[in-house]
Amino acid sequence: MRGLIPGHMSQTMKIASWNVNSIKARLDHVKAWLDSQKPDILLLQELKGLDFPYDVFDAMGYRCAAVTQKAYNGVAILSRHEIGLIHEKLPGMDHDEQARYIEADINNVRVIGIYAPNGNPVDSEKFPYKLTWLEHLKNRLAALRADRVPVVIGGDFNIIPDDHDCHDPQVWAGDALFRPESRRLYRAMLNLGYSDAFRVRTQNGGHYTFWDYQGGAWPANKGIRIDHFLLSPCIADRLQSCTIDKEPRGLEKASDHTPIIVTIAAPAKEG
DNA sequence: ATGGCTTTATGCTAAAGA
Repeated sequence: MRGLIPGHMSQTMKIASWNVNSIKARLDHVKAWLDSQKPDILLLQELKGLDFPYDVFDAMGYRCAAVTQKAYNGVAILSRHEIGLIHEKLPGMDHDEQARYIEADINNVRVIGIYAPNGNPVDSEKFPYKLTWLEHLKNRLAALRADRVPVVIGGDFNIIPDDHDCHDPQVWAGDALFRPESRRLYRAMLNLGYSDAFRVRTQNGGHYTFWDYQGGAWPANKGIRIDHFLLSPCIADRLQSCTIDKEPRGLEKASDHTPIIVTIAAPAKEG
């Protein structure tokens, strides 16, 4: 056999996602986490401001693409590989002013980072906005499937997929994150052929990515699983692991979310 | 629970989050 293709192409890709609840407030946590985990790609959500510290991450060897707005929302991609930006708005919602979507080609994989709308309270305009946004996301994922694009989509979906993905379904009944309409759209995305990477590797419940600041939710482990990675079939075949790193949630001045990490094996050699 | 924290914005309070 000829020599391996040089560089990262021949190696596992480690991709993480983290809702940091303000990149400004969490910059030291993110830097320390990058130093210890050394992901190839990190998707960030809830940047919560116009400014993005491109120079800080550049000095650490990460290229950056960020979609920001004043005070709210905001998503970014950090990558050790070149980032080929494809979209900064969710297709079909091009006039939406909220910074919730970023799509790029990285290392021959289509990488999408999302911060889906919360949707509460459900009797406000925020809930139909959430469902409309998710409907457009489903349409985008359907189009990428039709084109057989290898996709890794990660981020804060703001959806609790199943009863055992929260500490107490009765507490969350009626919440926008748990409403049947939201969960139905999540299932519809899976039914396009995408895999919930964490669920593929871990079938039992009680694994969470978010714990509320209030009410002692973290020490009581009253959490919910709302940050996800979905993988298109060819990528799912290469899935090596999907884990939740709870450690950052226990730090002082922590985000209320903690990172989720997937590792994807190199594509099979041809010939 | 009628949100008990946390963050942003230019602030002495509101809005949003999940």
